[in-house]
Amino acid sequence: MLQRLTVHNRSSQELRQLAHDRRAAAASKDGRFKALLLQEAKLLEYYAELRDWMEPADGSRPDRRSAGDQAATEQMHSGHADRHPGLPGFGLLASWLMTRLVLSAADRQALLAAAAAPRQVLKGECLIEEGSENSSLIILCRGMARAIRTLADGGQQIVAIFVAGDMLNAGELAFRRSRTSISALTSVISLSIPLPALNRLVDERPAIARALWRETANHAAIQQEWMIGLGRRTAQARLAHFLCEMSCRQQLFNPEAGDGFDLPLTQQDLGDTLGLSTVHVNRVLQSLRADGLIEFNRGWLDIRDKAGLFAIAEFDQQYLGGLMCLEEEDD
Amino acid sequence: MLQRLTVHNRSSQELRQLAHDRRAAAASKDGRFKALLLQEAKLLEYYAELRDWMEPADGSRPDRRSAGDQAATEQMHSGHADRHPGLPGFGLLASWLMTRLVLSAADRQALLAAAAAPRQVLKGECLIEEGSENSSLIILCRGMARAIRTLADGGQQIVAIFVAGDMLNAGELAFRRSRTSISALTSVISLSIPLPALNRLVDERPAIARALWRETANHAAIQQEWMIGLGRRTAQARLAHFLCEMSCRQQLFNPEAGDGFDLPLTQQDLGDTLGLSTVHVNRVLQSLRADGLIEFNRGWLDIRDKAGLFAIAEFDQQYLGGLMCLEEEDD
DNA sequence: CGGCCGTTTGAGCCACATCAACCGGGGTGG
DNA sequence: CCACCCCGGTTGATGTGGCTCAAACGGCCG
Repeated sequence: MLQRLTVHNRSSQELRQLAHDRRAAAASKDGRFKALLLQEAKLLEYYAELRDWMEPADGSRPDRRSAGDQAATEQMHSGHADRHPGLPGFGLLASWLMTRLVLSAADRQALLAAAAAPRQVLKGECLIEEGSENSSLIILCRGMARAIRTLADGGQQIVAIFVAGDMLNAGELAFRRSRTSISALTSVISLSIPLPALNRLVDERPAIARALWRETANHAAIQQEWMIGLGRRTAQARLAHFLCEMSCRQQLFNPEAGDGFDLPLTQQDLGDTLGLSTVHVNRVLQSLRADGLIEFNRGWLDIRDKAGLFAIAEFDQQYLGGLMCLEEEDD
Repeated sequence: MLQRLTVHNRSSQELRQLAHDRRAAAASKDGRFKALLLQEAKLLEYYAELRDWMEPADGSRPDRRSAGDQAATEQMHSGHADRHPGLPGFGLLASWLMTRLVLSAADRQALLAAAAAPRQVLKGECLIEEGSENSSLIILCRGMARAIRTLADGGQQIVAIFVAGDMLNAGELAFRRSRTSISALTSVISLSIPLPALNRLVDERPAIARALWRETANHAAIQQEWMIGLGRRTAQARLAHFLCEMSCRQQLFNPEAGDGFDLPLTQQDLGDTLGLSTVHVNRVLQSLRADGLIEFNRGWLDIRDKAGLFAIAEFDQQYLGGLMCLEEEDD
């Protein structure tokens, strides 16, 4: 906790040193305290990595490339990344910003430079409270989160699930106060960009304004698909569609991943997402399982028959990862 | 039809003259042909009005004012407007652009100057086809429209209802092709801004980029509310909520209006919006009527007990007409 | 070991869908 | 001018997908 106050003056070297100290200290402790120290170390290392990406482009990175995809995949494996095997590093996020949000190196760097220190939020804790004032844009770097609305009668509706790379509140920023509360589904690392800085960026860099617009539009497209499910699809199709969507989004961010992935949702959560009762979710899940389409156990989803699942979901992934026409690909 | 080819070179005077000619011609005809000529006249007059608003600000209009609302109401009654009593004129749209989208006079003028000639679309006809390429931003100047998605089994889901002042596809522009088809619920006048021009505007005028973002976010907020209804609200509450929303949106655009307004939706439409069957919509409608909350006949909705309706809908209008923090109201 | 959380299973019920018919008005064509 | 028809609204009967309530189960953590 203490170091959070001073951390933003440090260079990436110093940060890595601090992380190293934490790890050393952890060695002599054990139990909860050890875990805490290790977590701090991880966060510090993450921050160090971010620091490197914030510095002005040094030309050694193949930043300005027309075929975004390829550049992204290459970058991902070069230079800074992969300090934490198994956990995608910051490079993944950086390339994501470029391909999905179509930011140039300079724009991306400007965006990251405006960010405050990354924050870790533990599983189950709140990133944004319903009704709180919007004071910064929040980008999810790692982990998953959900946006929830609670009704008077105690009913809950999950209105969005966020994966790494998503902006949690690009749309909410149009309002003074947040309309949903957003909590972490896993332990999460987030980056926040204070509103004044963001406003400046939007004024000076059209690409960033476009990125925010685009992100809001993407979110709206997903919401629309959910609406259609809630309104007109049967419980089976609805659930299947949702699972397809999550699978695709996961793969969009990290193309490495196979057909199985982390889906840290309880059946309760699924019910609140799909407008179903927990009990019914259970039964539908079982029927999908029985048909050999999926396997779903303690937060890990395995898609056994992708084609089959897509079929009963009538899933068409066009609406994700929009190939867009906001850009200057014309004339 | 013929004049559409030449119309964009004409001054507002000439346009008014043309409209006058049409009316004169109409006098000697009758039946369908007369109606057609009168419609053309109306459109030409509308265009003339738009022309006036496109010209560089002449200083005589109280354009830069902090208290947006009041400026808007005043403007509405001065100068150009009110050529068509009963039908709100173009001034209403212009002021709407300023208050809701927070555009300065210069920005608004730039936006309007980029627009093509306004187009009239008849009731029931299509403004945007599902799957068509997005080639321009479309603003609804007058009338109402709905966005619809059709599923494989023939089921329909209405995913948005647009009222005057809304941008029909601010969000869709993030994708190459439109995901919904949008058709006119009433006879409609629309303004479209070609994508190349729009891209230029976004690059040069941050306020316009912000406006598009804001509009997309507003739309998303409405969608979210629908989602909650579809997922967790009872049929009564869902319908009531929808009616409240439409009432508020109507009043936001035209504060004159009372508690009754045009709602050109069939019960079929309501069903497709709310995820209910036509039959059930009918019954719920009757129960609301029986409770003295509303009156709804041939496309005209009268809210008899606003408080009561709001109550059973758990309606909170915050999410409309967002008071926003994207702006420079801070330091 | 005991409590807790998430899952599973069963029984009964209700909100809403579906099917089918009838009604009433306004536009169309003869 | 009337006969007709089509569309939207209304009504009733019947079916069902998904909800609710209740209880048991299994793994995990203290």
